Amino acid sequence: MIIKDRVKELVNQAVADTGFGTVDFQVEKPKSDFGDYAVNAVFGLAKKLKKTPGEVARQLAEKISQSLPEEIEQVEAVGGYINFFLSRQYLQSALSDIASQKNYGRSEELKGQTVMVEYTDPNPFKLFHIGHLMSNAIGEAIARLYEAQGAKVIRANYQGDIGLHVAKAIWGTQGQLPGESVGLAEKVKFLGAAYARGAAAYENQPETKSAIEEINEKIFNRSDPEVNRLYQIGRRWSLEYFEIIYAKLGTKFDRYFFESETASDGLTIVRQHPDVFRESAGAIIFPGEQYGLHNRVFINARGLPTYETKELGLNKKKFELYPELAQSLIITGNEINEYFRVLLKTMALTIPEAAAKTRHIGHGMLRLPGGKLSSRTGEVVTAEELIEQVVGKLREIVSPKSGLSEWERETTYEPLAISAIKYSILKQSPGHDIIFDFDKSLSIRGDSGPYLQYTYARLNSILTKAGEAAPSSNFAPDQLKEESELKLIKQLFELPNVISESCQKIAPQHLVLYLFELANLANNFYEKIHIIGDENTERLTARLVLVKTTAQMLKSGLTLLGIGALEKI
RNA sequence: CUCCCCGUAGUUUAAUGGAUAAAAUGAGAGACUUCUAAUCUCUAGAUGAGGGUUCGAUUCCCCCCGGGGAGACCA
Repeated sequence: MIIKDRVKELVNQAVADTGFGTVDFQVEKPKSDFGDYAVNAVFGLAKKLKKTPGEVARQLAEKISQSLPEEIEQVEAVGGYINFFLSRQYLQSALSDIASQKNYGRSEELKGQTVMVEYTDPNPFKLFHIGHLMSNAIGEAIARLYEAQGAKVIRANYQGDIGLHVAKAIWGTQGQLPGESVGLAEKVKFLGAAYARGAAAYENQPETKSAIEEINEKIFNRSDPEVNRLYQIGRRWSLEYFEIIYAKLGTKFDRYFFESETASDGLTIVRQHPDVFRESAGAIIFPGEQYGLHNRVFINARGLPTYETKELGLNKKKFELYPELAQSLIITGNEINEYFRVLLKTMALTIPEAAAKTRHIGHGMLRLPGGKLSSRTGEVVTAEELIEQVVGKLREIVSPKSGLSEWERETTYEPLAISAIKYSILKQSPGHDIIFDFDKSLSIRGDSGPYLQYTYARLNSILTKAGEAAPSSNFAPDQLKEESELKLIKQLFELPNVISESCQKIAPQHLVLYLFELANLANNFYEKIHIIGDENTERLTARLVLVKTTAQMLKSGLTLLGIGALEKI
């Protein structure tokens, strides 16, 4: 924020005043107690001036110290670094600022931009598994980070409602579907099992393989009434079921795309570019090998478009519907990273305007210690099963002091479990795989979703029990002098930087780490300082403001991650 | 065979080329007559191997070893 620029200015001034010329450098936030801000300008300078870094740092620090602004208390040269310490007065007044701003942390950096984020992308007839959960958690967080920077975000979901996987599932039903009276979860389970049956048969039985391919053709042409019937019912069940999950996860999509509606556009693009695609063994392929990639089939020998072609159609459609798009992000599992490299190349050759603004982000896969999870073998963990597992773990660590009734407590388990799952997905960099182990991986203590929720609930509890509302202005911030209080303020102060950085780098893990540290400082403050009952009412009020502000920032940070903060747990 | 990604405490993960590599968990020791102990405090513990670039490398380059993904009619 502004203070960082101020530091930069001070250093630039000192460099000029000392006759060192100019230098490029960055203002960093050091890890430990070296200072509140640090500057590494001297390394480049030292080389140029043929002096030791320590010498240069000392001279500059001395120069800067001669006229310190009131925000800075002290400047120190250590090794090749110049470290800046913020003054207590400055921090205290910063709290007044933060407390009075309702949207502290958000910015207008991307105002006027429209960004599409495509994520989740489950396939009808198949299970909604934990991989979709990852895509959803990461995509939702990215969408919200963009919104926090002022962008308009269009949440898109691309669902594969035609294609070979659907044919496999329909074959797997053997013409039998559960009755309408059966619960939705059961129906969807049935479809998932049918898919697994079909997929296995496709691989192992040559005669079934061609039967399934025939069904695929019938789905595409809508030529067979019985296939149409099974298709319509199964598709509806899946989509209804997905809606329930999206609601639980806190996602609301603005636009749904289906493979069935992108196929014809895709086919047109392929046929219009004989220079890009060519015939090979009865199919139309893209000769990726010419570009150092690999070859891919776009139209199979039966004349049907593959996923590749539909994806071309999709990306064209996106820009037709939303010509104002400045960026189009696609979040999927990293197993199709290579596939996307090829696809983006074909886009660049056929729809270059769209290609230039499209970016694929491959997130890591959830793996079992043994290997990859596969829905083809039916060996998957569904999103619902995972949530249930975590709920079971949460039941074991309930606090008797929460003040919630049995029934209220019961209703908090599911959102709490979802927060644990989302948190553990978002706390690591998106490209990384998660080795998933029910017993170990999903933490509900320590660095975890419930930890933040617990911290938030505790802070709220103080505010409730204090009986009087904390003001957002007109309090005495100079009452806050304890180390645990000042550290907390420093952390609050950093929120806008962290949000902006997380968005720019598409790295939600920075925000997660920040929030964990914030909660840690808040708990430390909570343990060290007893707030309620303080006879010094000015101090009491100031502390309540600090508690309230911390709680608000915790909540708004969680919200940005797509995690709903629970008032009481 | 080719192309991509990844190797960090026992385990799961952090770290725009910068200081003493940061946490959690597990292990050990302590803290509730007071605002929710789902917490807090302290101790021990890591960059796969070898070269190179650099004032400085977990980060960039090369090679080796190990793991994963993709590679023609699936997504």
